[in-house]
Amino acid sequence: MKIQNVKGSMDYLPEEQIIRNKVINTLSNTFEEYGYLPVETTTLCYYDLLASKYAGGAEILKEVYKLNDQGERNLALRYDLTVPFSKIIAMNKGLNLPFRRYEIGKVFRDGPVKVGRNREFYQCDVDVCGIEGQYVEAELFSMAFSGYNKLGIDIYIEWNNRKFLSGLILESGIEEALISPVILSVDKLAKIGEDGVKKELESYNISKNSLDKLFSYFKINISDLKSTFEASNNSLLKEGIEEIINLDNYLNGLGLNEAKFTPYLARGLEIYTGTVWEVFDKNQTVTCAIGAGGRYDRIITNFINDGNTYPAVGMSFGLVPICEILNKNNEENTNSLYDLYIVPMSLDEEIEALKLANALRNKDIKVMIEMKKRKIKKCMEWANKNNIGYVIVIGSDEVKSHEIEIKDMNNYNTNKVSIDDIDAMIDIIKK
RNA sequence: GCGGAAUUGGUGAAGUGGUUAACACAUUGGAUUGUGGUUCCAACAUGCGUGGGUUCGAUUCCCACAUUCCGUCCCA
Repeated sequence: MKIQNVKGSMDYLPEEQIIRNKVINTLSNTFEEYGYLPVETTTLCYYDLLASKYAGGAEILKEVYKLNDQGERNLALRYDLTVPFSKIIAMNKGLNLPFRRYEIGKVFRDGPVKVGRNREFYQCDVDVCGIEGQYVEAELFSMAFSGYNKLGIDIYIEWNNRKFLSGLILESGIEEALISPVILSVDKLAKIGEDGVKKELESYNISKNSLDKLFSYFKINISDLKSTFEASNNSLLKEGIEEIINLDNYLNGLGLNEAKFTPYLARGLEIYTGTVWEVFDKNQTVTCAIGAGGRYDRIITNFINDGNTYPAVGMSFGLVPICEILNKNNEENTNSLYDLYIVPMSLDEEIEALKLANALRNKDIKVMIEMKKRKIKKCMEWANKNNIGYVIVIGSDEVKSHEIEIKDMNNYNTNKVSIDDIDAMIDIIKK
């Protein structure tokens, strides 16, 4: 048996995992500042539950991992965090709406594998169920800027409205049945250009006039929306325009200038019903979207199907691209994993070293103790290799004199401190 | 999923139908017995993704499979 990972899955070793944890912590803190609470839902689900009325469509079902337990139950691994979100709302009638939750967890999809795209991966979702309108969406935009900025990533957001986009397509004279393929093509506009999109749409027999009209609409400004479509009786379009103007007012009021209205942005097919947005790295360290979100008023409603409506909106932070950016930005980052390294000279100092280490650990110093009895020279080399800032060697002399030396590994300085004076040590190490 | 390319130690890699599979970095030990990054020495793939086939002989040629990368579909 060869030892290897399953296709599309991978392990993260400490160097990487430390960054991932940092990202997860920073984002969790941000979410909680905005009133979203943590949940953890099951990865194992009944297959029927995952396959039920979810608007994710039949497409996704091809990618679901199915399995059976010993009781012959038909089970599956969750493929996103939205179905579990719907599930807990349906199962916990006592939950007060609006319900704001975030969940960072693994999901599974038996789909194509690429660099940033595995079969077992983390999603990092923040959603609220039970609030209509653009006020909460504006707050989510604020949260996105705040979260990414805390990670040291400068972002801009592209946003649009799905009612508006569908309305535009109809308004251009394209028939309703073609809305889906047109949206899919148009979503690639930034990638393949206007000519590329037109080429893709050739096979649908859409008149040149309609296409030209559609593309001219894509250049419109928010301030011209109302007047341009004044005469139209396209209710979808009108609703979309209302929502766009609404959100734009909030965004202007908040001074979020890096949120750009992008009339051709679509984001997938089945899920979204209103505002949609994508987050990008301003420095283009990675060019794909590093986060995205949107309003989906029908998924939970259809899923629960109890006659009530469950409007929902939320966004997803892309753990993989975020970590990629942080990795690239921190390439020559020499941060050490440990603040201090204590080397006991012999068996007689082992307990002393451990006591000292524990005292410092209680003050949040990360301490590593030499436990392999390596020679001092090797210990120093190891400390240098691992960028450990400070080293304390404890031998019989130190124990006898009750005084230790803290070696500063960045220069050749040493500081003498009483072995009991934890605070003095912390001053030196933390400075 | 489909199309193409790749796979040699911990890592980056060179190489060949035939006896010891270069080199570099990393790692470990030593020169240096209680103290520093340098230098020097030594060790480190009975093995070239896995399984078959051709051959006197395969890491090398052929086939299948696995994995990875690049396109494409879709998405996170």
